Amino acid sequence: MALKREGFAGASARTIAGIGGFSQSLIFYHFVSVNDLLLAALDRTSALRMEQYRQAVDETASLPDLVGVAERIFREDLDSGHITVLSEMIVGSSAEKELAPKVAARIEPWVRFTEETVTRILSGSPLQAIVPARDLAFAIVSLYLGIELLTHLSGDRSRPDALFAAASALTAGFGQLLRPTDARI
Amino acid sequence: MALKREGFAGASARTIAGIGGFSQSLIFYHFVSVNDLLLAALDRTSALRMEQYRQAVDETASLPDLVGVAERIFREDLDSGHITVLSEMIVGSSAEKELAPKVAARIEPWVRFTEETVTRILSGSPLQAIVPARDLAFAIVSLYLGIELLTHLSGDRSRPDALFAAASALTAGFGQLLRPTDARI
Amino acid sequence: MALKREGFAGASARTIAGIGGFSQSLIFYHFVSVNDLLLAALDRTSALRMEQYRQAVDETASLPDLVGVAERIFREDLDSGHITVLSEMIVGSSAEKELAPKVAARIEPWVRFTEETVTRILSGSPLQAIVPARDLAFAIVSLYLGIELLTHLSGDRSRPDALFAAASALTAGFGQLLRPTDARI
Amino acid sequence: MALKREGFAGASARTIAGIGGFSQSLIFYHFVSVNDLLLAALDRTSALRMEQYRQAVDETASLPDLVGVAERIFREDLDSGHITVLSEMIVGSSAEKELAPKVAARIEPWVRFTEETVTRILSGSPLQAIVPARDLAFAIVSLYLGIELLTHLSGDRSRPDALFAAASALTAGFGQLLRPTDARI
DNA sequence: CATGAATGAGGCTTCATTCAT
DNA sequence: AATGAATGAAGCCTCATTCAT
Repeated sequence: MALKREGFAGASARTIAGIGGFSQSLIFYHFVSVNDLLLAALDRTSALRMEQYRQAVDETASLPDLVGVAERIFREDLDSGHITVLSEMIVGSSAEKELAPKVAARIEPWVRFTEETVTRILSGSPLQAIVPARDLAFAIVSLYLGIELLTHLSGDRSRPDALFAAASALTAGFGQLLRPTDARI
Repeated sequence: MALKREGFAGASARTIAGIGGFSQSLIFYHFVSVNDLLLAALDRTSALRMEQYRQAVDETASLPDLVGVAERIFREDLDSGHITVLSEMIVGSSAEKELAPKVAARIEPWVRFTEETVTRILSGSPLQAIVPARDLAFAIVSLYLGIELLTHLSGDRSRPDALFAAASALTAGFGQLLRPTDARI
Repeated sequence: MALKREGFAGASARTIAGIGGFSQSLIFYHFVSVNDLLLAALDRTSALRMEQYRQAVDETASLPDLVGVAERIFREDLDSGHITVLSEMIVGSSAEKELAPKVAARIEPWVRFTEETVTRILSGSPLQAIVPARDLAFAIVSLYLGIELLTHLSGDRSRPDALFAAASALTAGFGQLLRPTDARI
Repeated sequence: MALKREGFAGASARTIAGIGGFSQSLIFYHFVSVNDLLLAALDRTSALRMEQYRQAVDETASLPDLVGVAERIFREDLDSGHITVLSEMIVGSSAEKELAPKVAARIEPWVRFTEETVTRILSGSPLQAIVPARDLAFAIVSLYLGIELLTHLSGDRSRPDALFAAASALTAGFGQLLRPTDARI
């Protein structure tokens, strides 16, 4: 397989083939189109990342823990370029309409995963009653995507760092509101 | 001037000139490059949107009000394609490195504007003490961008609708925590 | 064998193999080149068609009969795409010089067959004295090819229909000039 | 303008640009697509040929004359490649469906022109009563196309030569049937 | 016998930009 | 001040064919 480099960003058949050192035609031999190659690459990295996310998140019990894990994961994603690939395909979809539903379908698992996690962590908390896990998940994924995009753009990592720090403080401070193991019981 | 249509998205010199009904060369005559034309267009719509945002937000006194205004503005942006233009340039920046700082600079005013608004609205509230307005502003802009992107992608507006509804409920419920005019003190 | 579908027209190795459900390489394994495969397919359908033509024409005794048979055969050819294949190879030959003589050789039997038939039908008629059967045969094959091409192009079958009707009328009207069993002599 | 060479046959953007000594892009600058370039070239040569045909045919009064003119014109067409271009586009249309109606429309004038000429020449003859000029015209154009194709394929000009000779003999022999200046008047 | 993988050449088309006028 | 013409580079994709297995 040839998608080990994922070095793309301005991914074109020529560029990819150039990096990989093989003929452009090979792309169309294995994947019908460049878009399909990109989608396949997205599937690959997504599967990988999902596995890693799941492991990291499974060890998590509280909201502050979760924020900590999210911060670590965020950094890894930023470095690995995983989200870059994704966000490029999201925006690329606006040019190629037929790509949109396929990319959208590939984001869905992330929203579901986030929803499950949120449900588990907030289970029993008062917040759960006010904000549906589904909406919270959508917000979190959107936020994550937006942060990546803006951080990648400006190259300034101090902002997400500060934001995660603030989130830590917030979740620590409001802990009693969110945790189900409240003293009230 | 010819940038009244802003109909771009797959904006190329040819397309833009075609829509505007003038020669492609004119673009390079007035704006040195296509990127510069795009940046100029972004400046134009941004100035317009900023003015409208400011008016809408100025009439706002509480957080729930703000959420309502944000929802309305979000819908307008989605329809007008303003954010689409912006997000395309953000992602386009990853291909053309020299574009990145210029686009980043154009997002800055929005972060600042959001920070000012957040500062005003949260002034005196306990939340203000925990989460710096600057970080909150960055989060809000990121979130806004992410929501736009995902909504534009899936075409499903029910999700942001639900999210704004949840935000309304949340801000209403936690109102006393956020409002500075707290009698308890 | 796999050339039962002859569904080609934009026949490429990939397409043919795709339709047949086998590997592209098989084509080059069995037939040295795509052109040879095409020629082989042409041979196959030609042999089939020739047999059918022969049977249909053998039952024919007069020129009006022959016109009727020709009309039926024409419709079948148009529907089956047999002539389409042939005409594509004829034109394809102009791009690949080495193909030309091979295709030309495959048209020869049709001219000969037509010549034999014409000779038989016109035998003894005054027309035979004026127009050599060989030339008439060439004209008929050319005409047939041209009609197929134009009809296939426009998709309008009313024209060949009208033409065959006119040919019927003509052969009926001039019957006595063409029939050898003319008592007047 | 750049279509003076018409040197194409296996006409591709690369080939054409190569022959013309200019960039491929120029083709798409002036003509939207290769097909359009081909259609434009066809229009050009067709207009030229039509003019020449018209002049040659206008001087013609009888059917034998017409056959003579047709023979001369046929040779010129064969040499100039005009019909080659046309026939290639006819067959090319079977691969690109959207091309078909455009090519068909460009053949129409030839059928009409032939019909007019046939009508004029046969006016008052008994043949006119039996075979509609329209059908005869369609047959003549088809025949002409077929002959060109087969002659171009085999490279053997003796066949069309013999055919035209036979046609001369036929029209001379059956002259009294076809000429309106019949003794009956 | 058969095939999956690979490829160079070529196909059409769009792009941002330059340049002469 | 403006533009029509031109272009090199790049984009995606298909083709007939080869080759190792």
